[in-house]
Amino acid sequence: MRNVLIIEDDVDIAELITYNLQKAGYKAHHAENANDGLIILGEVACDVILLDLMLPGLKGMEFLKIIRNSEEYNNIPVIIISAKTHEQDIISGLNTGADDYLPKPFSMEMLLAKINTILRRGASWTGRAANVLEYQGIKLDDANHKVYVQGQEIKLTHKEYELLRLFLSNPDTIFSRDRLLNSIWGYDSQSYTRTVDAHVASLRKKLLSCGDLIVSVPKTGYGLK
Amino acid sequence: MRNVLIIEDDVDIAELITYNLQKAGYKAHHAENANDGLIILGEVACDVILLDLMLPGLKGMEFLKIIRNSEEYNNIPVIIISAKTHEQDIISGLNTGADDYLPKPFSMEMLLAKINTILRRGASWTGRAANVLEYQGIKLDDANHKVYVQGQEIKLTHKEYELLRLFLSNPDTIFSRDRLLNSIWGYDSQSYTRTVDAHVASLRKKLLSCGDLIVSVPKTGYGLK
DNA sequence: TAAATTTGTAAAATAAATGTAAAAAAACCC
DNA sequence: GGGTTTTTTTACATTTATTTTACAAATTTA
Repeated sequence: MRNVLIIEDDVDIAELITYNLQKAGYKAHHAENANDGLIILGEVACDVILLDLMLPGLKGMEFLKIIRNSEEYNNIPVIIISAKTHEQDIISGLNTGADDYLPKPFSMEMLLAKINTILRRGASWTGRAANVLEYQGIKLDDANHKVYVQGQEIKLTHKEYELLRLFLSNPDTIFSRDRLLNSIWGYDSQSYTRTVDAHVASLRKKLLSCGDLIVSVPKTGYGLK
Repeated sequence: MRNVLIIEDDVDIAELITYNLQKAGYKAHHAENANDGLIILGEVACDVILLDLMLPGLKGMEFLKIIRNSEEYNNIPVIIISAKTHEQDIISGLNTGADDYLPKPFSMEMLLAKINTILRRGASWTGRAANVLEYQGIKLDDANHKVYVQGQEIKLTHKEYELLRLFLSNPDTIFSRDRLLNSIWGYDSQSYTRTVDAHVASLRKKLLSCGDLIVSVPKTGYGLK
């Protein structure tokens, strides 16, 4: 499941976007200002950012500059959504590092087309959405959707694959079960289930000798050692 | 120096673009129709394509589909420049595989901002076409539009042929149903159908013993083993 | 250390995706 | 227009994946 961060102070618009993104199979995260956006970025591995320019506090363009100067986040595509529709606004947004610019008002169809277009390209970019993730003896080739352990290909189910990809993308992070349910399952609630545990267990088993690179931190969650 | 291919039948516009691109440090190549565009692509390693939609002969959208289905050119970003400015035109252009859409008339500043934005995202790639694709026991002769399995010719329908060609051109890639619908059918939406499955099924059957070289990756798509 | 809680594990139950064949619709071709 | 082929849809069978359950093992807490 792809994560989309929406930074937009107008709650109605954000909700409308959220609703439509969910319908299209994305997981939406909403921040009402740029600072909250940065916090979410630290918590969720986002694939695209939708950025409103006129925000309370830290302005959209400032946020964009921060992102683009950040080692960690500079590869995340940003689509500006803004009521500023003058040509100069668009050009300056693009030149500051946005990947696209969507003038308000816009249709959901158009928004989805732009998000899809950008994510389609995303596969060939570097960085967070890297093609090949490697960690110890584990190799995950995202373009070809293949996983190797010590050079040997292994077969994973979709959920196992997404789990592993998330872990490999953030090798230093311990993910709470809630957060995993959020990022991968798209669940909102913190309903208690053993689903995550079951999937981690079968992922571990399939990773053979590398299985115990996935550690459980009691009362906290799972992550890579 | 970056190479930009302009496919545009209006010579005045093409010259204006060429002049401005040169001033900005690009090398511009101009084709007045899509067929000439393909020829230039074979000669020059292009980094971006500017594509007018209303062309004499082979239409812009057809050209775009060819590019996107081609092994050697499918990574080249395409910016559509067109007088068709309806929302539906833009959406369908993006969904067919364009990276951006610039309605005419546009300023040179805007064009340059869009080109720069797209090139910032990483390098394109060039290669050489193969007329005959081979994989395990399957041979596809594109020039003569014939397919052989273990030396024996088999008859495929058009859609089956296109599917097979796409798979053979990218033997390591798993294609999502969406992407196949996009590339081969030219469909816009992620509307749920079983069309792809049905065609893959009949393709498999016709490939006889080689049929199960086409694997399904659940929740992901189809590709070659 | 004992009780309570959390995690590991395997298997059963449920849900979802894919395979398949055939009917319906659309496109093609004299 | 009528017959043919191709494409799409449908319905159902089969396979595969996911979630839940139950209990064992480990860990934390008091």
